[in-house]
Amino acid sequence: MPDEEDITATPRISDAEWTVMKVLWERGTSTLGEVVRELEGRLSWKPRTVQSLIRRLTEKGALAVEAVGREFRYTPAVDQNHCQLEESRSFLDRVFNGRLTPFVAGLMEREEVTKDDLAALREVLAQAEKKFKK
Amino acid sequence: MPDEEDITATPRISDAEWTVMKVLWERGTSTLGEVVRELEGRLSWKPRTVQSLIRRLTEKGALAVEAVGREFRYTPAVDQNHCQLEESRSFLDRVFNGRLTPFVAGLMEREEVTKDDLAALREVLAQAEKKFKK
DNA sequence: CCCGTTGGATTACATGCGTAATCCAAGCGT
DNA sequence: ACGCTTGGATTACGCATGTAATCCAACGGG
Repeated sequence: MPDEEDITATPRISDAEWTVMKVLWERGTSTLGEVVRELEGRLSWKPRTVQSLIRRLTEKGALAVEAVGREFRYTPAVDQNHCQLEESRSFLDRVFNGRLTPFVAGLMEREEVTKDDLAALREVLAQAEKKFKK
Repeated sequence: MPDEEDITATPRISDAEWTVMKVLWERGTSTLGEVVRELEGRLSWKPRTVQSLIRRLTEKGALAVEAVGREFRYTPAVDQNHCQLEESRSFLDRVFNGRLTPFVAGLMEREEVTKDDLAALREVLAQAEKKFKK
């Protein structure tokens, strides 16, 4: 069958859509109303706006829909880590020619990193180095 | 004087525009032709495309123009580090709720980081920690 | 001196995105 | 039974973006 979808590719998720996806990834699955209520206060999006974003995400295949009564429940159909990794790569390429170190160094110079961050980073760094040893 | 430009704000730079800005930041200043020749081979942009991007960057104030003979020389009018920092913040907010560590950890898990990266990271980490001590 | 090339100015044009409004139907509360 | 609320489907609409094409003027080579 020609023209098959590439399973490994994740759809492009826009800024506003990320906001919605993060809610869905956190909650696992939700109705429109649940997402709306989760976001209100933080944002001043009208319910129709949230619905538009959810619809677009569904069209791109980022959300799966399941009818429950006369509503729908929306569930992430793409893996959060995978999407994050794709965004990370494209961001690093675009802004830092793919180099991680200047990015981190830049943040540190500007004091954008807390002491806790440093400790956590030291930890993941140690983990990664262990993997290299093996 | 009302409605003055905010010196500290950097204009929003799109994906394609980043490609152009990186050339200009590297070269310091260039004519259209120089940018076009720098990019050809890497990309298959037509000269008019590059010109459009340069024009938009000029309009947003990211490039300064100086007439030289009948041509123009374009020079970055915004600081690269500053732009990178803004992009970094907005990326981290959007994708990782502003948290640096999950971002780095994610890349490491996927083996996206080389041994050299690890060494360099260890170095910037040490620098940052020294700053906290002081 | 004429032509091809180069670059500025103007215009194009489909998509994507942010941000909804409208219209409509089904439940819910009273 | 009737209106209010909610949610789906459809439509809107301006701005940004990617990617140029057109038109025109000056320069540089032969």
